[in-house]
Amino acid sequence: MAAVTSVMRSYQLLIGRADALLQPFDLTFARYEVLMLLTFSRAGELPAGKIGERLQVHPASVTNALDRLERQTLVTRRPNPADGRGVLAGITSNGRDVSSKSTEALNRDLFEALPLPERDLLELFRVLRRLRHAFGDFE
Amino acid sequence: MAAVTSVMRSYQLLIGRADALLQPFDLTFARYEVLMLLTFSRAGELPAGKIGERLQVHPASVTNALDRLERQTLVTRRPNPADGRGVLAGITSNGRDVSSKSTEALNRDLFEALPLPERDLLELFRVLRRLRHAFGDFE
DNA sequence: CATATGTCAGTCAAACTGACATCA
DNA sequence: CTGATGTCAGTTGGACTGACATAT
Repeated sequence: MAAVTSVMRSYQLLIGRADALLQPFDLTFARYEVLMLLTFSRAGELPAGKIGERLQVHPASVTNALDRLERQTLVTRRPNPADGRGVLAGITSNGRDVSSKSTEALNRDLFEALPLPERDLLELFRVLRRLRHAFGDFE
Repeated sequence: MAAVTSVMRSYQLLIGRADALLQPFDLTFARYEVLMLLTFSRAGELPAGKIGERLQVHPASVTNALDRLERQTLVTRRPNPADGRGVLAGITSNGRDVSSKSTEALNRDLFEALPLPERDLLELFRVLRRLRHAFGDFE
């Protein structure tokens, strides 16, 4: 139970710091994740459904995130030529720019600012990966 | 970065499961935490401010949580005799009952259902404790 | 006096539900 | 036809801000 509680509290600390660092870019961590997904996709485009699947969020939440990102001119939407029902979300050059700069901020002031030895970070990742497997993540 | 992302995702999985298990009791994990704090306090009572401090939540969030818990007859409020400005939140017998039953559900279907060796859980707790220290938790 | 406590009204971003149009 | 996709309107719970009454 202490382990579970620790995850809860750690999340709050991390998300708080991350959102604070992303605020200058008018991003939340939720929208940042969408942006990163597009950044690292092949053509800089993904079907909306794929985004929800990867991030494990509700379709309506994807619509909402894309609405905001589109208004910020970080992302564009177009019909999926391969499936008339679907929508392709694509990152814009402005989106790539913001993605790169915000990632830099997170790297500098969060990820690499964690005063934990590499060994601990690896161990943390390893244990949490097992936990996520147990909950059917990675499927 | 993978470690941070892992914490985020793990949190979502854990909070999702916890909230689902608490739903029959008309509780969320946030309100469950308040109830647990009162359950384990000396006289079953705590000043509202202390609750916010321990759980690291905003005073207005404490007010909101207590409003709900009071409506559910799990908690009562009374003026703090030791400080006329303050409020003492106290757990009711109904509150103790719900606290005990919901804890049983969480223990059975979440905490003890984690298929992780004791060693991993301890390691997880240890690393996250260091992380929380780095963020000024425990102060 | 300044400071601390809790409440209130209102805002905000996120996540959801259910209904729906569209298309495979 | 059924089933999948994404959007929309509306709801919910939590966390916040700023103003405020009250008491230290």
